Amino acid sequence: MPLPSRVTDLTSFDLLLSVAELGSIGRAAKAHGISQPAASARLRQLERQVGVPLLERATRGARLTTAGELVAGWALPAVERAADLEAGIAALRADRHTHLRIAASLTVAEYLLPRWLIALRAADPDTVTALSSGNSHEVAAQVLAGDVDLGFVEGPELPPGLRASDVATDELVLVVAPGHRWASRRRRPRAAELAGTPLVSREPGSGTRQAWEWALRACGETELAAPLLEVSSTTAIKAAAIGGIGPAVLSAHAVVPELDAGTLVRVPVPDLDLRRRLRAVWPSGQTLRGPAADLLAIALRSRTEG
Amino acid sequence: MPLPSRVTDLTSFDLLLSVAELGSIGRAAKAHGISQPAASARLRQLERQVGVPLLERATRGARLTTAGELVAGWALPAVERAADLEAGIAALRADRHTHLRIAASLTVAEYLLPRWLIALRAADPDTVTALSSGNSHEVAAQVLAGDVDLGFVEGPELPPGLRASDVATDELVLVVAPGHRWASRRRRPRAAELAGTPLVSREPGSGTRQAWEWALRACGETELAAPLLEVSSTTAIKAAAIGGIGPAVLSAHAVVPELDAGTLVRVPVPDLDLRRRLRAVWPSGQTLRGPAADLLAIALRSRTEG
DNA sequence: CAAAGGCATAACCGTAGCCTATGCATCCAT
DNA sequence: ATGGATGCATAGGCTACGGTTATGCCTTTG
Repeated sequence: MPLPSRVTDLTSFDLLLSVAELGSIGRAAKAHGISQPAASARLRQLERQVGVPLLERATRGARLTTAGELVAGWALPAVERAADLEAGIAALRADRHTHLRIAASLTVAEYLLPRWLIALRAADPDTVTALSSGNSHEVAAQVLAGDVDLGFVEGPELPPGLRASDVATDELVLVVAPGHRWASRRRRPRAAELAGTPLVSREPGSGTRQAWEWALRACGETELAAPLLEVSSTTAIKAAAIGGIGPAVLSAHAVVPELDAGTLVRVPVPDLDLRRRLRAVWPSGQTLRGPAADLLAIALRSRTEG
Repeated sequence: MPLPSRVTDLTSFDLLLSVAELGSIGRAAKAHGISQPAASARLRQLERQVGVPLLERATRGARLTTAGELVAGWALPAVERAADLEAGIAALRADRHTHLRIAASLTVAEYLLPRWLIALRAADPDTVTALSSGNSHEVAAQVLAGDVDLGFVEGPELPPGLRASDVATDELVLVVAPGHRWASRRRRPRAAELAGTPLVSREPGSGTRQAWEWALRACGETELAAPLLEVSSTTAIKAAAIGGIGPAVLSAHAVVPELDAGTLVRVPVPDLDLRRRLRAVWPSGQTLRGPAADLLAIALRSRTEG
């Protein structure tokens, strides 16, 4: 289901947010590096598309109307997530002139790292960060080899030679579409049924899938059903689960919006321990310095909030 | 700080997500209503901008690379929030041919309603919803007058003639920039100090501001300091607080991303009860039917998740 | 071995969005 | 009062981006 074109271009909404913050169209235009007429035209067109006045133009500036408040409130999360996306891409892109090299497992890279990088840029504006992603073993190997300054891994194992510090907790959750039988309290599955039910799943080798299978084995289930559908990306798994293809297992971080909206329902599985520690790792010999130390501090600081 | 242009246009990222879901560039193109060459060109350009291959083109379709996975993972939340924005705008825009009329206080309209509307559209695709926003008194009046079918209010008061049902809990939180003295555990303020400290605040009459002042008065504080800065929008308050202008009070929903990132720090205020019930209201005479009943069911369903 | 499915390239075209220049209204200071 | 400053709107002209159709090449499949 593609996004309607009305909201694919966030520029006008970003501009609206700047007007809210700065109090005038002209100042917002300057902040965005465009001319005042261009900003004025964009905002006018935005109002036409929304069908409701968003700004009160006074002679001394412009303020948001009530509708403008609402639109700005809805636009802000979209812009913030786009900023996360930008931070991630910047870290993928960075190749040369890099001051900080990090490696992260998929869960950390996807859900935690972008905002840490934004916070890092606020602290050290000139630091360029390069990110490589892989499974926890690969990350640990890169740290040990000195290819990266700091790594983030999931899971309990840790090769010798590394120091570690907990930065977050991840939890796998079993989710189904609202109509599924497991969605009702009465029909919650136990470990044996889970092991015997085909799920929508990632490829073998994916950290999430491994963790799920380990948790079932730790529970005494050795016969695991083959996946119902193997797809390449978290995105596709969510789409399949929402579409009612079948149950899926995903990181709790991945499904927060769907649980909020009720498009997916979480199925508690008290039999299984699905929690995982997410940890920062670095060579045990050395003390972290510079941007690496700052990033670790940021990660630890955000930990205290959760 | 405007968004870099690389991520202002979500079209290409949305297309990437469709490729992840559908397995081929051509099918993704069709889903978006554009030609296959157009999609191919967009994705190629996206790869150029990111600087890393995102897709493995096979003769039988296309799959995401590891980097593509990451980008898709970062892009999905942005696209989802844009979908929320779209749902909100659609509800603001709807004027004629409307089947369901609702009114909501700002907090509900901003943070909860868009996803409910998306879920409602999944349930009743043909329903057109019109939203009006106001403070809780206005919402209640509109429901009583029959101007809307369903309302959402915050706060404890409820005029006679309305039935109500809890759909969520809101909580105000006091936040400061990480460097502020209150950020450290040792220096947390008590009610008296809070009452005497100027805050970054919304105009008088805003529900958030009223609730904060009531909570302080309930605590025996009658002398409240004048605001440090009065700004018109939540956006501007967040920007001011992050910039270190001063402490601010906001809905917990509003600052989740900032707390996650560590750009704002929550200051616990055990003295004050800052929780508020968010409730759906409708005329006590009648039983809800049709889309209004569906929307209430969706709101109640999402309540069980939090 | 033919056919089909899927991606890339080429050539053409329409329009959306930007800029500069200018006008008009309002507020403020002298 | 009045001139200056501030801020938004309008007009005209230009560029460039993104779309379409047509076509070619490669690989898998029956």
